[in-house]
Amino acid sequence: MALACPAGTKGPIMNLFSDIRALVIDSLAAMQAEGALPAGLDMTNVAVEPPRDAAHGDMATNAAMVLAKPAGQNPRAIAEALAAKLAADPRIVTAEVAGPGFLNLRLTPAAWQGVVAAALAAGRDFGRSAMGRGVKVNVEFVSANPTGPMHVGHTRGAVFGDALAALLDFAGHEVTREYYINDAGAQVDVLARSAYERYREANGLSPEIREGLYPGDYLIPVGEALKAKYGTSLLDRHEGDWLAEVREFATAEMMAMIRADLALLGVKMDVFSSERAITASGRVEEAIATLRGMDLIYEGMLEAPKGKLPDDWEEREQTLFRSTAHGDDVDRPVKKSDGSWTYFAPDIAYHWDKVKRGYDQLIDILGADHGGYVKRLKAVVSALSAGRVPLEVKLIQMVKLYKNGEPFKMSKRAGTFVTLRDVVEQAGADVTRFVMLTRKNDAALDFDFDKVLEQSKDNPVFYVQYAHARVCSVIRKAAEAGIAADDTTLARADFARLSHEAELALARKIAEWPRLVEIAARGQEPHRIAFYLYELASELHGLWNRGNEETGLRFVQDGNIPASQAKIALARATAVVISAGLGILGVTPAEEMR
RNA sequence: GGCCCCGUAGCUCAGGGGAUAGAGCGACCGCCUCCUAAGCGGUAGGUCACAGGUUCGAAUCCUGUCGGGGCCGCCA
Repeated sequence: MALACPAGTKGPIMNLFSDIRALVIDSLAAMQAEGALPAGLDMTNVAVEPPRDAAHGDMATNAAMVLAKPAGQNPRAIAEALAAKLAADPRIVTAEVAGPGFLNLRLTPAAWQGVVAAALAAGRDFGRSAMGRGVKVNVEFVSANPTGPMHVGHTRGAVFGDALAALLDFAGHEVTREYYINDAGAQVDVLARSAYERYREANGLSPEIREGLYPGDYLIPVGEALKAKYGTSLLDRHEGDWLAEVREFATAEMMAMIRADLALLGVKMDVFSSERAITASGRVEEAIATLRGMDLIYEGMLEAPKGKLPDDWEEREQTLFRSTAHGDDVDRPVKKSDGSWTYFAPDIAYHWDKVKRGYDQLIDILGADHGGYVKRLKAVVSALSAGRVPLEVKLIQMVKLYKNGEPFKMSKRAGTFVTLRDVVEQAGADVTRFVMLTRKNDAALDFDFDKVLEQSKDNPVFYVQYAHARVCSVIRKAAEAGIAADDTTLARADFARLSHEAELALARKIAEWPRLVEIAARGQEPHRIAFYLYELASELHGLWNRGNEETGLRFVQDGNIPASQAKIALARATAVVISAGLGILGVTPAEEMR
């Protein structure tokens, strides 16, 4: 008696691990109904996972150990009873109790062959999850100041944010990618003054790049563009006459440059929000007034920070946000001594704006140097959403550059400013993205120019792309041998022929993909995708090489079309998962390596 | 002084309550008349910084210590 529809399976996009977990939970519920287990047990910690050691089986559950104490029973006794129930399922071959109460399961080859079929049927959608269905998430990232080109640090944030957004999308969330343009602070006035000097230069005058101005060459074309637009009409005028116009012009030029940089990396934003637009519309005052209405804004004194005191510290009364009411360590000023807003004030308005746009979750991706800023941002969102919207801040740790094995200091002044464009033009977007995503966001990243530029086997991206290219090569060979190997044909292959242990091992790895997507999305950890792809590629390379010795394991079987198609289907399913995974990382799957 | 991140093999790093802790690089030994050797198999290499605590069970959670990095009103 076959199960009409095994629990947890939704159409072709299956997750065998959650299916078997559902079976375990059902079996435990049956035991409760029979009185073998007490009612009302908390099952949330019951897990079904691949065991660390493959010798233990295909899957393992900790159910008996988790439930032993609340049920007041011996874990091994629970495991024995559960094993008897599970063994009745047609997908389960053996269920053995081991160690302190683990239950090790072995599944039928048909179960694993079914995964290959499901992967081919779903294509690149295999592994898509409904986990985030109905959840609107805003991912704000990059948000580099519009005062110059993006550098390597921005690059890591851009790549991480883009991949995280893609991952959440794959896990079913409704995702918005957003860039916050800091086009209202003092830094854009500095930009305007710097551009003005380049404008003077374009008009044949010698520029005065004073201390504190931006000296970069990238402003020279901006100066020329200003000359083209304004001729000599802005020369010898007071700053007040040209500042606003030049600021707007230069900011727009910088944003065009940043958009071009992002395009180079393959990053596309859905929304650009302007700090100036928010400020000009009076929303800062509105936000502060709202907080004041909640008694979260007050006039008061801050204690001097302990330890190293700023030279010009003086205690004085100022306008403060009571962020301590929402988890911060101290209250935070929203006004400077001259009465103008601090940087924080427009950020309050901006985050309120995001809350009002109806997101269920906000994610900010910031550089690690903004670590001291996290608690106050969370406090703002907590206060202005009445605790409804969680804000997650992902801090991106430093990128440490190495060249010739030596640490490489970046300095605008010394002209050793390494831009995103430098990196991408030399290493390529694929390598840059993969390397930067093969590390979790909260660990510092060593970026070794030699290794990245070398494009050698040290680069895991090539290893993964090579696996994909090998599959493409097999399919080309099959076509030459007159074997139909299009996806439609492969989807109807005789999967029961995939009976060799080495082939089933690859199918098991493919089966982990939907589970891994959910784990990575839940933890907001795109690096897990990169590591998984590496492991999956390794399985494929291993199987490939076994084909050298055991010709029966080669994908193309001379004179045996059904066998070839089954084996090619396995290879193709692997490639489909690699392609989907690389798609999340924003890396191109290679058709061939040249 | 306070806050955040990190400390796992010689090096670079995964794993973040579960069984005998993993991978790459480097070292050593093997594998191309055979679908791309940019690949594969194997050997060697560990006090999971340290000390307490919680737990049936801790590299993983909690507290503290040490070491490295980042940050701490009037920059953004």
